[in-house]
Amino acid sequence: MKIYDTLSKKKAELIPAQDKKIGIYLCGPTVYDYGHLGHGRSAVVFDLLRRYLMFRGYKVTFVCNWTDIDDKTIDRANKEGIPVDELATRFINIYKDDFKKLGILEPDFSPKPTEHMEEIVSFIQRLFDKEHAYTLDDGVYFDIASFKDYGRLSGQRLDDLKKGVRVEVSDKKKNPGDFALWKFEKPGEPSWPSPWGKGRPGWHIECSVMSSHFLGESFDIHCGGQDLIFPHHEDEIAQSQGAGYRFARYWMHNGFLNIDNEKMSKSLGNFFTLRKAFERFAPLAVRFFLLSAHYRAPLNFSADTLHQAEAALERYNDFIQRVQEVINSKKETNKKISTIKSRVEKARQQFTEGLDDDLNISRALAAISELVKDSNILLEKGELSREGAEEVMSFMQDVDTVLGVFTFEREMLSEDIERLIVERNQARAERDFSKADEIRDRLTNEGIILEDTKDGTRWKRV
RNA sequence: GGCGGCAUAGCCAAGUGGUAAGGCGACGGUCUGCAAAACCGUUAUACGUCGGUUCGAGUCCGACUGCCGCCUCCA
Repeated sequence: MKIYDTLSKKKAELIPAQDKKIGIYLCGPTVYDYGHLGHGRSAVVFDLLRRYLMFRGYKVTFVCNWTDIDDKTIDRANKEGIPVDELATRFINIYKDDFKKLGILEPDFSPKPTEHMEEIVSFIQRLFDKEHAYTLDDGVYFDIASFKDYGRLSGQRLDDLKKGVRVEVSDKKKNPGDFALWKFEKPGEPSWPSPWGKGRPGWHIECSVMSSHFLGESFDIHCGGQDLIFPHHEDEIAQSQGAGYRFARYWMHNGFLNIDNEKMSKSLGNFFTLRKAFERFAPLAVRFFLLSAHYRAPLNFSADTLHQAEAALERYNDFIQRVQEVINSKKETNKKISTIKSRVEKARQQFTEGLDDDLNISRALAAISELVKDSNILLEKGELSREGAEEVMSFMQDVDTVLGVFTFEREMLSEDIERLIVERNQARAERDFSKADEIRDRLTNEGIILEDTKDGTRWKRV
């Protein structure tokens, strides 16, 4: 499999440090507010990566943190007059719930910086020992000039950074790009002890510490949103490599979710929370939407693009239902020789080739679409045998271990509704179409769509 | 100002130098009591613009235009 590595700026063959074992660290959200579709995209896209690697037979260890202590969680907690940890716990639970609805597999580890304080402190001590850290009156800082590779990930040069950064009057930092490792306690803020004084960690240090804690001093893939490349990931590299670790071997970054072609973000105020999205669209349709564009490309959110995703997904689910009907059918299976088995193999190959190429989802989905179309033709002619249907179904199930968007289990209808369907079919048999249409309209209003086929009436919920 | 990305039909979107996948939508048709679903057909002489390399370019090179992102918290 090839992936695009932000550090080398090219597609590279993914070669794990240990055969068939892959460690992934994803920078998770700061938990001070509801998650929006942009957070959803990052989570979904790297869930796809994880699931695909598992599909390819790798043993994946997936770590995704919650940032539970920083300026934003503190501000928000103060505003609400509650302790920071209470606020964080509340939003972690909300995120977990949203992510579950999106079909995101739970990470193997979901660490929080507040639970790794001793390690954070000793990591900073190590940076002092290696002469990368210095103390000012408000905290401990990393000296970026002491790390020769600073700027390599983001393509920023130290000189340019100096020009770009607005220097605050009272700033005593050696270099404007120097960043806080440890911030000394201010009134009303939670704090932890350290050799330099009570305080709390800077933002970047947590990821350096927790990734190495769970995955080791060198691990395979570090992921996150493109906005984290600078300064967050640049600073993580400086800390971890400054501490003498090899750190991440590959870097992957997802593109933004846009709204009206602008980045969706809290600071711009144009965000759409996941909760709000779920009120209008089924969570799995939202997942499919977030999945349907290449992970590095910008993805524009609109009612239209989401409806397109919804319609495409519905076509797959309808198809799965029809295939299931053939499998369940008591009728004599058609003995006609079908080439469906080799057709499924071709689709499987195209699906894999697509995703092997830096998660080219469009090619993978095209492979499924083409198989669906070819199978529909056989279904139409009644030439899909039960064995053929089972082949197709197992393909759909396999690809869904990666995509996680299809619906295989059907809910049961209430007896009332079932009785209405029987009643309507009686009316149809008696050619009382006005009564039949009346019942159909009534069910449509309840969200049940009926489809009449040769073998009876099929229903689905919208 | 520095760094980076993107420009393919009404919309979303793939595309390894050899002549434009797939999906959504629309229109026409088959099927249906009517629908729905499915299928068939139509829907880009054309890939932001202008040059160049080549037998041949959406695909490589250069210039230009437009949009977006990072450089400050942000997935």
